[in-house]
Amino acid sequence: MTSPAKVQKKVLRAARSTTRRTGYSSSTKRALLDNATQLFAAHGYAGTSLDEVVAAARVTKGALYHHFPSKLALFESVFDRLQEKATREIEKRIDAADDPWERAQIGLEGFLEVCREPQFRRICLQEGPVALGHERWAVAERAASYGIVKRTVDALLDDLGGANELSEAYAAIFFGAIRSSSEYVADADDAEQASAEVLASISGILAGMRLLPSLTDPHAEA
Amino acid sequence: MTSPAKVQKKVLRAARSTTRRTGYSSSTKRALLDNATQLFAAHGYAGTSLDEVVAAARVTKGALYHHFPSKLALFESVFDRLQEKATREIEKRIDAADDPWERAQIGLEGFLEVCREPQFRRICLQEGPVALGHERWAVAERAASYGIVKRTVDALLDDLGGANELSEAYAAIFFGAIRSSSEYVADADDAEQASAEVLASISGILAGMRLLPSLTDPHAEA
DNA sequence: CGAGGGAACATACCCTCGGTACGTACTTCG
DNA sequence: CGAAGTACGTACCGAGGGTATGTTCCCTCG
Repeated sequence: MTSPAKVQKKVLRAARSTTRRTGYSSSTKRALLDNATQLFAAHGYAGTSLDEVVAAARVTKGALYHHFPSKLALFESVFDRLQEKATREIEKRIDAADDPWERAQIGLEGFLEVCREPQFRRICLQEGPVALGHERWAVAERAASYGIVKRTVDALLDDLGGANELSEAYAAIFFGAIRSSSEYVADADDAEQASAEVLASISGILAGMRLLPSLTDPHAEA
Repeated sequence: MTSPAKVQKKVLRAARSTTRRTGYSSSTKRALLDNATQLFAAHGYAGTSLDEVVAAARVTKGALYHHFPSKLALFESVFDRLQEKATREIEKRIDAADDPWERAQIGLEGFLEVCREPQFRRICLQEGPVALGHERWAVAERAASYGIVKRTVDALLDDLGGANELSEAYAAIFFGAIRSSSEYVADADDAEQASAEVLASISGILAGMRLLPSLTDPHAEA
């Protein structure tokens, strides 16, 4: 019986010592998620091969496909984890204030700070919509960062009185503005200064909105 | 001589009649670009295989790789073509007006309309930054849509007097706002209404900025 | 306490797809 | 009319996502 199974046994036993299994026992999943997060953030979704991921996590594709049904599902998990963490962080800060304008200011700063984390920016804001598809991405965002922006903007419009039929549009606009701002900051040589510029600009916009006699009817301008 | 070459000849001659070559002569490149544009817009960059492209264009991979050195290069050509067309369109409209605020209004409408073309939105705004990489994408944008926004914003800030040290930040913000707005419009059930909402919102923001006593120092707010 | 059943992996293989090597027909030009 | 260049077509390779099939460990149940 020179069955390949017999031969493999030895190889297995030898390799086992260097394998992740005998170390973290069953935290394999987290190891995969952690390493995938790193690699996705560094090389993007398409630019990261599963072979790299499993190599970094010191397991094989068998392990990966035991925990995740597909590459996209792995990305989804990574995405969701980052999203949740960011949401918690921002929400915690916002809840420290009461005045809606102050909350907006704090939330803005918080969001911008989160966006400065390369992993969040790359995975949640850049790769996310393309890898997951805009549809799926929008759903996730609505429950996370975008949701926060929406609620904050609602509170602002509410404070200004008048109907808030434009609240969805305003939320979309501000979310896009912040998203784009994060790129601006990331690309800048001096991140600190760029961040301050962006903050000042959006603050300016908010200040202007506060001065508007009637937000309900913006066409009443000169 | 049962050489394979001899056998192939017949096959070739038979297949030739259904091939694109004997029809459009040498407009093969445009056929590839057109079909690639369609497919990239429909299924994204990663979701489109070159086999599909060449099949749609009724040529083979040999033809494709004769005209384009790589899949990415093909995408780049598609991207640039759409970008240039959009830039021309918007710029043409803007030049009809003189007042910077009017130009901004017109430009905004023009940009939003261009964004409503699914091909431009998908290829230039969604897939672009991921497929080309943010770096390369930013360079292209700076010469196109973003460039227009930048110049328009500069004119606005100039009109308001005061230093324009925040002009880059404002341009990034407005570009992101418009980009995000296009998604909002695309996702809406009633595109017409969504477009009007977005237009009203941004107009509101611009109107507010006009009321600001000092744009140079937005921190002077209450 | 031994059998067995499932969880947690590992291995080997398949298929799609981007890319390459090479061959072939048509044109042009000396 | 032959040689060189252009414009393709065909066959093949390797990387990478996904799958089928072991194999080992652990836990339960008789």
